[in-house]
Parts: sequence; C-alpha cells; structure tokens
Amino acid sequence: MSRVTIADVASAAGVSKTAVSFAFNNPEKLGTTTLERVLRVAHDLGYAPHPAARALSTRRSGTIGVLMPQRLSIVFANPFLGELMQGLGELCEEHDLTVLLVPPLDGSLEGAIRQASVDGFISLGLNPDDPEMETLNRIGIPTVLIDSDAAGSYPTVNVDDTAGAHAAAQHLLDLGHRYLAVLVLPPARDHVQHTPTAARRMAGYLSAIEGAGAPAAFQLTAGISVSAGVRAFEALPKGEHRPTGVLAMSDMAAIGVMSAAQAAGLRVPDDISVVGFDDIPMSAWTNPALTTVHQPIVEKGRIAARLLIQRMQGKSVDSPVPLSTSLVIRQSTTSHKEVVVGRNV
Amino acid sequence: MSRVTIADVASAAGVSKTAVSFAFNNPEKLGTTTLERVLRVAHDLGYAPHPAARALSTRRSGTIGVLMPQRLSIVFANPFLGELMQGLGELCEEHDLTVLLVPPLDGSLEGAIRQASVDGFISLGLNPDDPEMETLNRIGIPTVLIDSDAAGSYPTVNVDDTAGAHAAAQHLLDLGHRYLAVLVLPPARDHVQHTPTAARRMAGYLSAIEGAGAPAAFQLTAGISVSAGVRAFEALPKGEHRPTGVLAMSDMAAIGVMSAAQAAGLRVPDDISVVGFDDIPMSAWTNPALTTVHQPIVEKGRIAARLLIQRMQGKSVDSPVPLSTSLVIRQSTTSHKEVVVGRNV
DNA sequence: CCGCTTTAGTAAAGCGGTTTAGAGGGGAGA
DNA sequence: TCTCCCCTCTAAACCGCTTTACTAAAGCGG
Repeated sequence: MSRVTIADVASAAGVSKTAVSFAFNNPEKLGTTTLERVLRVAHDLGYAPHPAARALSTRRSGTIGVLMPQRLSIVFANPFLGELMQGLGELCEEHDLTVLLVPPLDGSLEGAIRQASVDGFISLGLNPDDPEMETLNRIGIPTVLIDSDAAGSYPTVNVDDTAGAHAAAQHLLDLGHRYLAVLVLPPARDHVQHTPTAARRMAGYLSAIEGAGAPAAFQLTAGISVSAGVRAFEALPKGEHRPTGVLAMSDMAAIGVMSAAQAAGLRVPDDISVVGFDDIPMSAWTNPALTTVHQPIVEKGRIAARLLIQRMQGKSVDSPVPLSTSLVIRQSTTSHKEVVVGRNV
Repeated sequence: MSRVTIADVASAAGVSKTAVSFAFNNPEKLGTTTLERVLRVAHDLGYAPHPAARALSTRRSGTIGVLMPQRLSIVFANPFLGELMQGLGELCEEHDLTVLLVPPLDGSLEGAIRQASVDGFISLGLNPDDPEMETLNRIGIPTVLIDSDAAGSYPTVNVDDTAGAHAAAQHLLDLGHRYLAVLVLPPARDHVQHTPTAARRMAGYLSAIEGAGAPAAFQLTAGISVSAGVRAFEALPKGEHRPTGVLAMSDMAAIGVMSAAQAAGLRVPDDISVVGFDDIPMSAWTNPALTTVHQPIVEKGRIAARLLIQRMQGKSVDSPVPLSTSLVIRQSTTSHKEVVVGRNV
C-alpha cells in the first residue's frame, strides 16, 4: 500500500536503482532497450520520485518562497497580493518553479523561514534591519526584497513611492484643497516603525504639503481594507475642521472612505476628494471611479521573480531602479469650493 | 560556507547527532545541562534543520498544496482565489502548515503533482474523471476537492450553484425580462466540457428560464475577467434582438458587461440588467453596484482546509452538504420596460 | 589475436535528518 | 554487597533519491 520507490522499480525491471535514476535524469547513459523497459515498468507501477528525497539529494526543491509579513487572511484581503502573484507566476511557470507561501508560523516568520524547503525567497515589506534578515543570511538562501529599503545587501524591487505620493498630494493642493488627511499604512510587524513603503509615501505627501505652505495634514493609521477606511473616515475631525481632501496609502482604505462619506450624506468628490494608492483593478470601477497613484504591481512581481531566478543561477544581480508611479485622475477628486453653509456632517 | 548540519552541532557540543535531534524534538529525553548546552551551541552556530532531510525522514512536510487548473497569472486575476486563500490561510496557520501553489508545469498538472512535496492537496475545479485524479490516487496523498462533482470518492466542498443560478435567472424573469444572455465560464482545461461549476449554474439558469416559458437564452463563453465581459457584450446580438438581461457566471465578466454597455451609451440597469455570480468584494462598490449571487468563498476555503487536515490526521471524512448561495440584489437590475424608440445601439 | 577506447550498467557513498535498540552508570532496595 | 531499574546518551539503521567511481563486455584498428 505504501508508496512505490525507486528500488521497487529497479527490482521489477531487473536493473539497479542507478539505472532507474538514469532513465529519468540521464537517459542517454542507458541502452535503448533497457531505457524503454525501465520507463514502461516505472509507468506501470505508477512510480513518482519522492520529492523530499530528490530535494535532499540534489539540494534543490524547485520551489520559491514568498515571505509574507502577516497572516494569509490579512494579506490576501488586499488585491495587491493577487496582482503580484500574477507577475511572479508568469516567471515561475516559465522556469518550472512552484510557489510556497510563507507567512509567520506561530507568530514567528523566523520559524517559518527555517521550515521552508525552497531555493529562494521573495520577501514582502521586510526591512533590512528586521531580525528575519539575519536568519535569511545565515541560511544562505538567495533572496529578493520587494517594498523594502534599498540600503541592504539584497537586490530590491521598489516603485517610486515618494514621487507618487508627492503627485497625489500636489494634485489635491492644485485643486485648492488645504486641509488634508493622510491615511497611513499600519506597521506590518509588531514594532511601531513605519514600513519602508509607508515612510516613503509619507515623505512624498509631506514634501508637497510643505512646499505649498498648507497646514500640517491630519494623520491616522488605516489598515488595507474597506472597513479600515470606513473607520478612518469616522475618526476624521468633524464640522468645519473636516479635511476636504483625503490621501490614502491604499485604494482599499480610500474606497472605504468614499463609502463612509457617502453614507454620511457627503458627495464625493464635491464635498470631499479622495485619492488612493496602488491602482488595483477595482479602483477603475468604483462609484465614483477612484483617483489614485498607479504602480505597476504585476511588473513588480515579474521583475522580482526574474532577479531571484538569476540569483538562483548564481549570477549576481543589482537592484533595478525604482519603477515609476503615475497619478491616475478619475472622478473622486475635484476642485475645492469655498465653504458652503450647512454642509457639515 | 555551506549550511551547518546536525553533525556540526553535535561535534561542537561534544554529543551525538541523536542528542541534538532530541534537543529539538524530544527535549525530555535529555538532561537539563546537556539540553541547554546543545541548544545554545545550535543557536550560536545558527543551525536550522534541513527541511528536505526532515521531510524525508518524518514523511511529512508541513505543507499543503493547492492544485490550480490554470496558470497562476490567470487564476489570480480572479479575486475569487484571494478570498479562498483567506479561508485556507486561517486554518493552515492554526495548524502550522504552509501553502504550496501548484499550477500546471509545462502544461501538465500531473508533473506538478508529482514534484510537489506536500502532505495533502486541495484541488480547484478538477473533475473526478480528469486524468489527474488517477495520479492523485496513486500517489496516495489525502485530497479534498473544491467546486467539483460530488460523485467521486474524495471529500468535496461545493456551494449550491444550481439554486443560486436559478434565483438569479428567476429574478430577471420576475422583473419582466424575456430575452436573456448567459455568459458561460470557459472550460478550465483543454477538453471542451463545462467545468462542474459551469454545468450546475447552467442547469439552474435553464430550469428557471424554461419554467417561465421564456425563449432560450443566448449563450456565449466569457472568461473570468473584466475584458472578457467587455468582449462578451460586444458579441451580443444588436438592435431589437439585444437581450435585456445578462446572466454572468462571474462578477468580473458582469462588471465588464456593465462597463461596455455604459461605454456604448446604454444605461445600467434601465436599458440592460446584469447579474453576476460569486459576490466578490468589489461588486458592492461598482457603478452601479452589482446584483449577484453570493457564495461564501472564504468559508469554502476554511471548510476545505478543515476537512483536509482531518484527513491528514487519518480521520475519515464525508463531503459536507453544499453551502447555500443567496441572491444579493443591488442596483444593476431593474424591471424591464417595453421597448423605447431609439434605444438601439 | 592484442591492447585500447567506448558503451552499458552497478555498487556504494553520500544528502541531513529521525528513530530504534541498546550501552553505561548511579542509586535504591534487599 | 548485589541486583535491578531508571536515566542519559549513543551507534547504527533508515528515509528515497542522485552521483561518483568502477567493472565487464563490446568494438576497433593494427
């Protein structure tokens, strides 16, 4: 009943284990008749090499791991991940690689990293100074970073978050908005510092705001989900202090803000403008369609995979220049009219 | 430079390999002082057991595989997958399991199945009579099916597609629509037959249409994407033969239809009603919000994972009853008014 | 018919862990 | 003091595959 092994095939075909192994991996080392017989016997017996045994012996598993900063249920709630996977997937399939998702186990990414039988890692949102990076170093598995600080010694794939954020803020300022709110991405791990991405986007927002001489923006943290956006809207100052423009670091939160605003009787964009970040596919279809900062997510995945595969082949690679972002102006932003009596919520 | 092995730790700590292994897996079998010393040395050396070696020895990898019927870039374009992952993820993390994505390699799912070092499989949309099932059987890995025919010998998690589709069609018929179009899911694999899901949904649509004595629906195939929906709309009969109601088997295609219709100058729902299927999150935010059949996707993933984990523990499990679906009426459907002059496209 | 190179196939040594069977030593009970 | 048991720890087998080193047979030119 148990799995059929290479030894079973060998004895059934009357050859050595080596011959069977050769039949699959070095067919040219075998005579035609033996080769055929071995393959036929193997097929009849339904033989498939044990992946772990093979991996142990060859020191490669044909798998790349994607390091997630958070639980799968959180990270997959963000369409961003699905997009990224499309890019990763293209390259992986081209190279016959499968993808292992590696979220923290028992709250520890480190443990998960050690358990993972992979030939390389792609890490999402890890900082170069996170302790996990040390573990990665020790294990010595090729790694490519996405959305990290470029400072470290690993190849890193980034987009120009700062420029994107700057453009978003500038857009609102140009429309005459002065009182803005910024919805900040939450820190991914326990520690309180911003993720690299959040820090860069914040810098972009602030530089535009300062450059325009507008008052400091109202900041609050909002997770990457519609409901977090709803909660964020409700936490905004009310009455005449309510910001007229919202800069969200994620489209999901932006959509939540729009929805909550509309539910509160405000018109978007006439009473409140909102601009998102990421340009996930659904942002084009919302009501109103969301003005947002486009970043090439699929391309990001594709490039990261390409770099990783090159590193796995022993080639040394450098971090590419950050991919460019661009502001996509849709219907959720408009120019700020002076205060209309009675529009307070 | 190479990886530190259990033997390195053993000799550095002056004990046997067994002792090191015990330190991690059977700490109670060691004296306190040795235990501590071994652990300290292991930590100092940065030792981490080789996952493949461990998997080979213990015959388990701590990983479950998700069998995809299509390439990752296609399957992740559908938000359905992300939702499902959320459910799967919850359970997997609870049980310290990682998730391996297994799409066809080189066009062959079989090959991918053999390569995958997993303790169990969750299969998406595979038919019990697909040849891959035979392979799965032979390898003898516990498997749970999602969106398959319940006929096979594997536990299967389904929703009541037929009832959902029936409700969707009945809804349009009740609103006075007679000329309907059905957007059919494409076959997932090469062969031409419908996926089990498509077949069930079709049966539901047809039974409602026949029950109402309405003319046969116009059928065409549309992939699960907005652009496929756009193409589908353009392939619809024009003029007075244009269907007034569209039944899409996916929300993505439905959104494409709405968008294309609006681009063509039609009003949704006044000129054309459309109802989707799945109720992915974005359907609540489209313009207009999409009427669709809700299915509990996250729950589906959760249940499938639960069943698989039980099977992996040797317990025998039965297929649960299909989860129920429900029609969510939003703004993309309305009653059919008699022909208005000049509304032809 | 001989020595030399190919060709076809094998035995055995890893790969890096886990686990079984057992050895050695100290303490308790008789 | 002797026996028995328990507590620690170890040697060696094993998991299933790849790969190196080697042998036997066959081919070949002279």
